[in-house]
Amino acid sequence: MSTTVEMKKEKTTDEQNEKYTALLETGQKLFFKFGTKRVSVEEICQKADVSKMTFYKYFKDKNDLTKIILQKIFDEAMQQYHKIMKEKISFTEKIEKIIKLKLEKSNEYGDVFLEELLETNEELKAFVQKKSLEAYNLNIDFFKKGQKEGVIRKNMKPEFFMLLIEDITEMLHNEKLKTIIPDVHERFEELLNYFFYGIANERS
Amino acid sequence: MSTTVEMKKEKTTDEQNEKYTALLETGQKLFFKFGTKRVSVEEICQKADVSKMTFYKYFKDKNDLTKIILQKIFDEAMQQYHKIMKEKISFTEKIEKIIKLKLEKSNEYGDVFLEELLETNEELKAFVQKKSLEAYNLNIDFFKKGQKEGVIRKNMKPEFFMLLIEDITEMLHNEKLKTIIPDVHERFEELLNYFFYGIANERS
DNA sequence: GCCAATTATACGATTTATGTATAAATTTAC
DNA sequence: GTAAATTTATACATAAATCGTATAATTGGC
Repeated sequence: MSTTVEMKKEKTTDEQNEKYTALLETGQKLFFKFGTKRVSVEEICQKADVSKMTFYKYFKDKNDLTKIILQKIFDEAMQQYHKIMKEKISFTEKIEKIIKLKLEKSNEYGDVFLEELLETNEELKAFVQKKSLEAYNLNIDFFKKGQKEGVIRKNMKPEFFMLLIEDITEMLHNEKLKTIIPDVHERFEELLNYFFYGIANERS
Repeated sequence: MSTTVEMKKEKTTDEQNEKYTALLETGQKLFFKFGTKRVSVEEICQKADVSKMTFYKYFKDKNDLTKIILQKIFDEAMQQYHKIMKEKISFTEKIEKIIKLKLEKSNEYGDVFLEELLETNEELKAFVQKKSLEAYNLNIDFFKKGQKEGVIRKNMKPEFFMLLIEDITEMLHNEKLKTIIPDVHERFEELLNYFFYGIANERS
């Protein structure tokens, strides 16, 4: 029997290391702003106030750092997603929150990061696609649950639903709409209203 | 006598050339987004759908393009400035418009462009500083005119006035203020009101 | 076909980025 | 304080990107 319990104190993982997190954070900041291609390891080190040697101690190379950042992003998003799903609110409110989450994220990351990622590295490309698929399937499940609960009409295709969510997300940043409804929140409410009920007058 | 009038049709200057403007525009777009350092001549050419050779036909090098873009920016701003000054509106309205102009510009350009410019090339640095000084002096003149017209109090220093305008510009993007007054326009009105009249109650 | 403008390609030269080795400096624990 | 561990500074060989130009091929208008 293995009663020889190893009572080592919690291994000081990289995550708790000051230099490590500095590199991760400045790396993320720069990548979001400029994309990975345009940022060098040395620049990250300089701005993180960490020497290049320590960088290569914690990360195999720039690619490795990128992957870790990506993983972190996806993990956080997933966590927030599941948190919303567990909340005791109506399905409609969940959709609202999830779209809001999506919007937050897409603002936070800037487009540059994910865009450029797909046209550079094959490994990362695969990684992102895998994760995107996971998210996609999650949303499909969500959609089906909505149908089961009777909030979404049965004759609607999941793919169409997904497309609509994408569209709403983009519409919020549409320049023409911005001039029509300048305030972000109001714009969002209008779009959401349209998304749920279309243009028809209130149903009796 | 020189009645041999040369009736050449208006020389097709570079400005009217399709390729030239394509390079200028995509160059500007990329520079604003990433700064000059992070953008290569080849990238500009690719995205402008122009060959590298044609680039070097119109521009000596990347620096040359940058200078031309900068010149264009300053010229446009100056033009708009003088246009406002000529308008038959009150001095107060002029200040309002000029601050608005300043804000528009600083949004348009993104910070990256001008920032990185100052830490790379000496020639461009000098250029920007020269132009900035011109703009500064223009604003000082404007300020003095305001004092003469009795809109700005006499005991105020021009440097302080300039600093305040800078501050207002920055405040508009202040994150905390954004949560207090989310709407841009409303935020602007509040700041402008504060700028002109302080926090005091209406004067009788 | 001719002309002008543009492009594709290739190239050497230069600059920048990468990843590692080494020794010095700093921090941490004892 | 001192020893050990961590981090840094520096230098370096290598690889990759960028630059600016030369040349020949291509395009589009007349």
